Amino acid sequence: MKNKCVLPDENEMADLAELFKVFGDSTRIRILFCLYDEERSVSDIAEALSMTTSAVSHQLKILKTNKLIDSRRDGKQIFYFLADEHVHSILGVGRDHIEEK
Amino acid sequence: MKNKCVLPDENEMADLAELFKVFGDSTRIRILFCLYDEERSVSDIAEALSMTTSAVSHQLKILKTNKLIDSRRDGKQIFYFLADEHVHSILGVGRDHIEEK
DNA sequence: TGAACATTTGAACAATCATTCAAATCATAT
DNA sequence: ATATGATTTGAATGATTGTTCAAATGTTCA
Repeated sequence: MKNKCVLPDENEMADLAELFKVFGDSTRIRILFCLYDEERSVSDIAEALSMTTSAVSHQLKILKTNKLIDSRRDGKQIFYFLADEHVHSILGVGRDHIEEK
Repeated sequence: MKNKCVLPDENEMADLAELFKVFGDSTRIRILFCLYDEERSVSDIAEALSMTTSAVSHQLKILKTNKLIDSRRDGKQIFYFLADEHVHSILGVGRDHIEEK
């Protein structure tokens, strides 16, 4: 009978999908957890994750573009860190879902 | 100096990425919001989202495989609904992040 | 200025994925 | 059994995307 969903704004849903898409890659998830407690330079991340700095840099750019991380320069190095508490929250609620199955 | 990240288990991070990957598509997000308050049949969803039942069915399968939704049969129709509160939570925390920017 | 280190960039390749289309199930009722 | 409606399935196509590689940019120090 009733076949009309009360949906949020289409743009909001599109933005939401884009946000989760950023979290939907294991490399980016590993980078985020690498930055969970403290800031790190690109080469530090690359070494910790056994990846090239190039590959890490590409993903860092995506994370920064989407406001999940921010950065500061210190000499030759650039340190990255999680942007805000929302990132911790999203990672946390995701873990909850996985562990309870 | 210290270049070792304290990372969660690799499998857990991979699962987490897979979970967010499911949320990382606008069609699946729209379906989830369509099921936010009440269960719906495949053709209902298709009509509400202006999609073919085939395309919807393909995405419903992905959502169900990943335990985000569940279903029950009633005659010829199959009704789908959100699996548990975690889905609501994940959608909610995602919206919070978007709105505050 | 020039060398050395850290990071970024762009193009190319391979892999992944959502939609379409046609055909196949599944359930109900005649 | 057969017809109809509801849903699923599989292959094919087009688009998106993560990594690699080489080259470029940025920063510091001698």
